[in-house]
Amino acid sequence: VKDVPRNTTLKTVAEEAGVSISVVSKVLHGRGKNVRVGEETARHVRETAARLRYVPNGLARSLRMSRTNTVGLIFENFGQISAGPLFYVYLLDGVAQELFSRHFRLTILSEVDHERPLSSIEDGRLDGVIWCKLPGSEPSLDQLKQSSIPIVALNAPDHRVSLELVHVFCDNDGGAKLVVDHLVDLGHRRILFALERHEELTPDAQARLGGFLRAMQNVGLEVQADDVVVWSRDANEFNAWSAQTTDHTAIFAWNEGLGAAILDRAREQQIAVPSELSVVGFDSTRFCESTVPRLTAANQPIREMAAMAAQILLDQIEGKSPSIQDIRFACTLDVRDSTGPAFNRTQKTQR
Amino acid sequence: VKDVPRNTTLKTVAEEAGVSISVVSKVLHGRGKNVRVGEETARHVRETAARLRYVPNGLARSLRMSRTNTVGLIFENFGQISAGPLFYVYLLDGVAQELFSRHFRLTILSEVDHERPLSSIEDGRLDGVIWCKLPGSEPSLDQLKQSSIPIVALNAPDHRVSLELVHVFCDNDGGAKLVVDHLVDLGHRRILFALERHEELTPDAQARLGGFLRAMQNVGLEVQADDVVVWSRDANEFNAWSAQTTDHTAIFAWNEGLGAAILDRAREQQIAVPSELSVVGFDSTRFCESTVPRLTAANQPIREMAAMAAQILLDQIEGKSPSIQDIRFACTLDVRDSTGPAFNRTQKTQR
DNA sequence: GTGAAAGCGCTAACAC
DNA sequence: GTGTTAGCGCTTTCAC
Repeated sequence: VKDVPRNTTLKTVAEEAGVSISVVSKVLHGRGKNVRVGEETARHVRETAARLRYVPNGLARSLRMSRTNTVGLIFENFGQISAGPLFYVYLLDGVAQELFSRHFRLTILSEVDHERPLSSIEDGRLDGVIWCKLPGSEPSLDQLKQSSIPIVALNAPDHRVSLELVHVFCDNDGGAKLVVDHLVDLGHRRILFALERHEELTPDAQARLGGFLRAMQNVGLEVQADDVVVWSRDANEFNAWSAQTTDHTAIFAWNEGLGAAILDRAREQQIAVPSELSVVGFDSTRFCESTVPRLTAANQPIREMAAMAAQILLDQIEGKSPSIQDIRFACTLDVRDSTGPAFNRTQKTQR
Repeated sequence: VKDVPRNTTLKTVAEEAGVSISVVSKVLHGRGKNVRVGEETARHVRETAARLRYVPNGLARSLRMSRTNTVGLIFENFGQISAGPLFYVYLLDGVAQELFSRHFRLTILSEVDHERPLSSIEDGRLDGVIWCKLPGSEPSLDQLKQSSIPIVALNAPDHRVSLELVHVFCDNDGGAKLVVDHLVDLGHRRILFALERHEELTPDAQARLGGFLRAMQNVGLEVQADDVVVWSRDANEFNAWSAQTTDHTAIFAWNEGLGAAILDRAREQQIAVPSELSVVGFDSTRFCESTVPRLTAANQPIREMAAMAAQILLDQIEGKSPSIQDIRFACTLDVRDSTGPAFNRTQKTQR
């Protein structure tokens, strides 16, 4: 007993115009060569449709055509996007830019069933998916390869999985090398690499750690066990760490957020950056301009990377896939105010 | 002749399990009391479904149930989100937070046909819509009131439309008053109000201008014609403006983005803020912490507002609408480093 | 308990 | 040129 005035459908228009449903369909959305419809009829149909404020039902159409013109962005913990660093905002922007310019809609998925990832993806509502931070340790990754819609991963490829899934990522190795070389040039010899709890196993974090290790080796510096730590997001562990005697003169944080947190903690402890301690981050969005002091960081062109991921995905969806496999973007180094000459150890112990 | 291995559907599962489609449907998604299915059968069906990796088709289901569990966020010019102030990021965050916690999906619409707004909205793919910056001057606003799905506007209500559409907004008037009173307390008497080109007619901009005028009147200060300007996003007009002799000692920018741009231009012109000129903005996200100097601004709790808008919308969608009409949030003032005592005019002319 | 069948709104192949 | 029809995959009433 619902007297909700049913939306006007093709049928309504057809009846009102005194023609068949299929004619209306052809007139309104007809493509191809079999749209032979009388000039007169067509006008009349269009008129009635407009008068009735006819809006085609996208669900029905998509169901029929198996095409939704919607791309999903898998973005777990999206709810935090405004809190920390700007990295994910840039990423979102890049994806959106490309999608919208090609008239696709963007749906954000903030949760996936990691046991059965396809259940969130293959339900027909998406034409393709961009996955940020695709976990490399996923036990269910094989399933993804069998997805019926294309998937593009926007993070470093994990050697455990990699192939068969397109990855767009940055040269973490190169970026880490830029950082290490920069610090070494400044006279630093003992550098702490800081990972972030809950993120320490993500492919990019691991890749940066690997890059750090290789870069250190490359310049002939030995890395010891206590040169790598896993701290919480707000770097609370910094206090205890800085209290103990250590000859580290610089910290390389895995991303800009952690780098900024370290700057905050250092300030609280009245440790001057960069004169007493140098700090470097990774990503280098505008966020690094707002820290005190401004954070030196390796830059990955995430906006362009995200746009590229979207572009590859759309091309695949539209069938004109140039069979791109993986794409690696180069990193650069943005030197700001948080790095300086290595602090002389003798002075430091005086503190 | 497509040998694409059709997704497994209810039918597939039914055949494989040797039961009817409707039984499978009931077992897998059955709600209500008429789900009487044999214990044994149920287990068997569930088993086969799992084995076949069955994923229900969301489109078909939505089409049938007229329910998509997806909310649209109308957000024109989304592509710029990472560029300017953080206001829109906070907004997005607030909406997302509420939506995701209630297991709704978020679809971003970056373009609407302003002639026929409903065509983007009523196509069945959305259960409801949050509209940021709903233009009050929209000629087609009447149409919106006839929408078959609920709409919540996330901006100041325009007197030309207002009612019949739920609005969530901040007390622009009160915010403007806080700003003016703050400046007047500091001794400022002549204040410039700066609008932004292309945004000057948005309801919030107008409301702030109105608030500014009233607040000035309230403290007995006269506002002259050249006290209100419309500048471009990067405030290029500042240079010409500051070159001419004026006795303005403070600028009230309509939002944080323009406020920041003004700070940049002032710095270029070597005009010291706040000693020679005070600048205030509006919105007051973390963005204001990153300007030089840090920007004093009226704060609107946009994240909470956005979450509230989403909450109201979802309640409406789920039919438990407590018939809320409009909601106005209070503003506060975040005094930072861009405001100071009024600059003495005599000194200024010496510059 | 289980199954047949109608129908959500649309498209496209095929008759006429 | 126009109309009929068969689905797309699902839910739900109603027989049995």
